Amino acid sequence: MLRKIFKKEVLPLLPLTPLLMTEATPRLPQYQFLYETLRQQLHNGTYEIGSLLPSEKELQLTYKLTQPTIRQALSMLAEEGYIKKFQGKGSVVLPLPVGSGMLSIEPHSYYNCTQEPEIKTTILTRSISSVFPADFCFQPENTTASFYYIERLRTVNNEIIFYERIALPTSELPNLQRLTLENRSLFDVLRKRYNVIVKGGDEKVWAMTVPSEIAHIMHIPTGKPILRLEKCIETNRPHLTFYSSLYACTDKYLLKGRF
Amino acid sequence: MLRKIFKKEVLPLLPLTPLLMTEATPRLPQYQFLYETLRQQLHNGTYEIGSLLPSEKELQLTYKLTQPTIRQALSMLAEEGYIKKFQGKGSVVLPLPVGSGMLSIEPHSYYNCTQEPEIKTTILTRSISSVFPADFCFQPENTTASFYYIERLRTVNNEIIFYERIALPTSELPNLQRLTLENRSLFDVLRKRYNVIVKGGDEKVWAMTVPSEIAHIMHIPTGKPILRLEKCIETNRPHLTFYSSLYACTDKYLLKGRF
DNA sequence: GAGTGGTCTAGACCACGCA
DNA sequence: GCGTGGTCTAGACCACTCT
Repeated sequence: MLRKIFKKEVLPLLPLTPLLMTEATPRLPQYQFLYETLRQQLHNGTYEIGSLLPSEKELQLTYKLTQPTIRQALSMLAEEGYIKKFQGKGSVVLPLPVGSGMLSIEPHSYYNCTQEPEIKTTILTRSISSVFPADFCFQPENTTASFYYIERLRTVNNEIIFYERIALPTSELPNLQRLTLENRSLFDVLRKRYNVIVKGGDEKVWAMTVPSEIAHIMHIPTGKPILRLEKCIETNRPHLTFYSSLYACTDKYLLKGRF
Repeated sequence: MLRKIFKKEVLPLLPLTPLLMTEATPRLPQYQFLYETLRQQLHNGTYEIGSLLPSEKELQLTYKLTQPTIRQALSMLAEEGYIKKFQGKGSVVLPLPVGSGMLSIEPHSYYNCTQEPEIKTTILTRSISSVFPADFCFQPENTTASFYYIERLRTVNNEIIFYERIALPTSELPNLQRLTLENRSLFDVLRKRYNVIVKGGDEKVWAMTVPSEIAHIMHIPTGKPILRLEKCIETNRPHLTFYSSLYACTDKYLLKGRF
């Protein structure tokens, strides 16, 4: 009966992040907590771009965690392009990946990128439906479930760049309907309000001539080439997978990502 | 002086993979060896699609490795879409990700995919140059180095789908010039001959109207929408990063990937 | 309840970059 | 030679699925 005397005493680390602790919020793993903490610091500009993050050793001492736990958090940051690790040197802080979550945008190189682009989001429709959109590339296994269905436009410097439709299962996200989504990253909302983090997913992409309905919605001339991007997005919750179908006008801004 | 008596005796695991053991081939980590082994088995059809991989416990016993090591190998397989892990259940074997390395193709859903597409690769040009192609999106930091430069066409069922240009630093890949690359995945060559594995990278993508030179090379009508995909690909060797610039005709086959 | 994957500790050795 | 990240062991507890 002499097990685990140490852990609960030494580590009141967890509840630091401001969370909406609703029913059945899963316990946040330490590596994820550290990830969130560092991520926030990186967004705050706590570390200068090009400088070194505190070493794994320092982080171990600061947060009273062991190397593998630290490493897991740092790996996540490295995967997402926040830092780049160099053996024998340290973790270099990279410029913030701009844009919205998994997907970011960048002006074509021949546009002089004088300043940060201003990104706005407008919600066109929001509803709850038990019929999953038939034209989505990825289809859920459980077709009887009900879904939040969101249709939105994103503008960059007041030009329409994205038309996106998203479907999220209602079962795992109580009260999502009540939250404000205008001008907010959906991923931020999921992370901050529900502790849901995106783990990865599948995507399909192709080029096509813009269909006339879409040209009308996005205010672009018919006949233009446009990018179509379909995603199936998996999260840290086994039953929470959601779907996105995107049209992107890539005349001025291209899509950027890591793999 | 009683350290590490056990390790070298118990584990003659490493040199099983058929390797070109040239000068300075780095030692293959155990997790990577296990990854290669399982990956090969998955390609061989050793495990049925939908069935469960041996549990982590079994793998520990079979390969005499500990859980974190096993987990790292399985995570890599999961990331690449070979398996999907389920807590409390096991790792389900998924259908092989078709195609060429990081990027695979799939017929549009309205084409009935009766059989496996036949993929062929034709090398158009191969050279060594110290001038890096100026129109690549990503540019190397060290511009004085020399590069292998490969230009290739890929066909699916005898239709030209990809026109790709690749630049690889010569310094880390001795004798690459001598190897056959026709109808082989470049990633396979790198993995099998040099122990180089792709760790990840950055990519940029946009839709455009096919330029006339490209239309000519790919034998497609001018004016068609086409996909442009640029990549900067990082490997397990810190100084080995290579670059790809791809035009993809996505009329019949779309691009598929994981993130 | 048995078995599976998910998280974590404590400590070791190795390979690399830099002064 | 020192500090950094990279690999690995040995063993623990937890959360989940299945029966």
